[in-house]
Amino acid sequence: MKRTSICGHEQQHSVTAQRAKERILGSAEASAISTIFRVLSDPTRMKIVLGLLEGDMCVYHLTEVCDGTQSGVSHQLRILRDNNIVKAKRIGQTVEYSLADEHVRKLLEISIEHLACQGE
Amino acid sequence: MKRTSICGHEQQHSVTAQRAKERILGSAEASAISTIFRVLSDPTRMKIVLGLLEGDMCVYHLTEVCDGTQSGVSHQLRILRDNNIVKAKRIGQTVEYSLADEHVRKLLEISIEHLACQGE
DNA sequence: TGAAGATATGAATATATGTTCATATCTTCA
DNA sequence: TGAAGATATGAACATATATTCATATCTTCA
Repeated sequence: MKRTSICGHEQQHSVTAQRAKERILGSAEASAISTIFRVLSDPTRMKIVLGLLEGDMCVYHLTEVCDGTQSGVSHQLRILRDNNIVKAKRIGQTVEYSLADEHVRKLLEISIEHLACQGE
Repeated sequence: MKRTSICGHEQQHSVTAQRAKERILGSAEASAISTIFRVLSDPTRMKIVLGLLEGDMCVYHLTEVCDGTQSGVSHQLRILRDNNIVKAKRIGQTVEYSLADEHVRKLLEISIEHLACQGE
């Protein structure tokens, strides 16, 4: 596709594209960030983190909150742990989970806001 | 799984779980939020929005920024549009894309911060 | 030590989804 | 009007992934 005709903002777009390419191409940033979003892209995992937004909980209660199976929730918790979204702390027989850091909390809050503004 | 033995925070966890269940079970919130994250969970789409973070661009330049194909990028743009992550504006033959709102920008910024803090 | 509770893991399967190829639509301009 | 540029769409295929079932690990307590 050879480009001759243009959109009237060609100059501006070219500059932007150049900047964007330098930042994005060859960098691992896009991949790393999209991974964070992929981890939070499953409804079960989202229920877990929304649940933890209310406070720390052990697996049994998280299973109730998700209306899921013990195995299913445990699998998803592993993915959340491996990606630094939640932290685990063993207390006797049970394991207490919590959100890893404030960024997770903020991501959720902003997403909720974004949803609320959809109709505008 | 009948629960008899507990973790020492049983009382607290029960209260939290109750609150979380009221908020999450039967609500469409978890599903809606996870959808936002799913849309941003693909590397190609992430390159597109990171590109648009630098400024508005038309499809041709976005294709360059992603190092992708015209068709592939167009398909992903459709998904981003359908989910209110980007906006499209036709200018003559070309279509100029931009981020839909400030929430998207914030989501990306916080994710980048989260990544930067990983090692701590 | 051994039984029971609580959580984690492995394998298998069914489903969702990104990419590609071919083609269609829409716009400009001669 | 028709040709060419720019973008969008549909179908097909290959891959990724959530869920389930069975089982393993780890902890407490009698």
